[in-house]
Amino acid sequence: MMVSDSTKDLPALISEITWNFGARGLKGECCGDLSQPEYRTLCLASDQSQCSMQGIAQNLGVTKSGATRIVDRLERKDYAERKRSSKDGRVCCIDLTPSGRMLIKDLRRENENRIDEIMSRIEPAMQEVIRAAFRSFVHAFQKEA
Amino acid sequence: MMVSDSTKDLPALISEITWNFGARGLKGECCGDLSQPEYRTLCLASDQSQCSMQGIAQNLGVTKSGATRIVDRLERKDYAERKRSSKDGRVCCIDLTPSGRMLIKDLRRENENRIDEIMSRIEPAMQEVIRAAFRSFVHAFQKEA
DNA sequence: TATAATTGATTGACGTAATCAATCAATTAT
DNA sequence: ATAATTGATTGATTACGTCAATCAATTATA
Repeated sequence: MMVSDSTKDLPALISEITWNFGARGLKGECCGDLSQPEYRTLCLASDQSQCSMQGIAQNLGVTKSGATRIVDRLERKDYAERKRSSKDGRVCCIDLTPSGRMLIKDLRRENENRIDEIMSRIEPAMQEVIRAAFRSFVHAFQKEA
Repeated sequence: MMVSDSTKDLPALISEITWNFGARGLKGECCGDLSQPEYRTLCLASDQSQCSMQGIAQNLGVTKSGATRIVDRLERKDYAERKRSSKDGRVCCIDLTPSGRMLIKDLRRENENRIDEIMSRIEPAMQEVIRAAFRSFVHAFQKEA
């Protein structure tokens, strides 16, 4: 997609980023054999100690059944497993399996490498600017009610 | 998803952007009744005068049949139509219908408004920095062989 | 304390979307 | 003229998400 050098093309730039780092990833290899929701879920479960279905659903913005399906697939691929919460027998805690832990670690590193590689083609001063800018932007839209 | 304030979290920031402006869009309303591939295809057809199936496939990184299906859906929704190229009877040119033109214009404006709204919560100096940063970043990864 | 209401998770039926492989059709090469 | 190539489409299959209904555990209530 064409990206002009105008100053009013933020939407187009964001669209580029979204497309190239999103669902299919740069060259379709962003997530190994995971879909983006699966990747995000695995990250979430990896970052939280008690990760419920509802939590996943809310965080990803899908329905409860959507979350169930995602975890089904992760379980089928042996990257995650359901456990029953000891505090409340209704909730199930999603935990990574060892191979899930390994995968997420690898994917995160891969991702980092890819981005580092891109950043390496930018002059150091600008790199820092970019980091700050992304932080500021994400921070701003996360504040959106 | 949590975003720390560390300086090494560009991947996480990009993931945030990707997720929130991607497939499902911010609150699922990014694309009206269009999926993201449909939206992107419509933009492409709107920007080019002679837009072939292959062109769409390449630009979106899907297969030829994938492109065919996308255009099928756009045609069914009466946003685009196929025409036969006069230069080569095999290629078909995808063109917007009037209602497609209208839609894309509206969606682009909506998108702009949303982003403007987000930007408005950032101090003006930083806004310009953000624009420059996004441009630089996108430019860098588009150079990736 | 038995029973009703609530809450977390799952399932069935369905619609959308993409892929691969095979096919059709127009054009170019021999 | 006929074969090979190239652009596009179709059929079969798979993946993914939704809604509505259901199951199961926990809380509330009478």
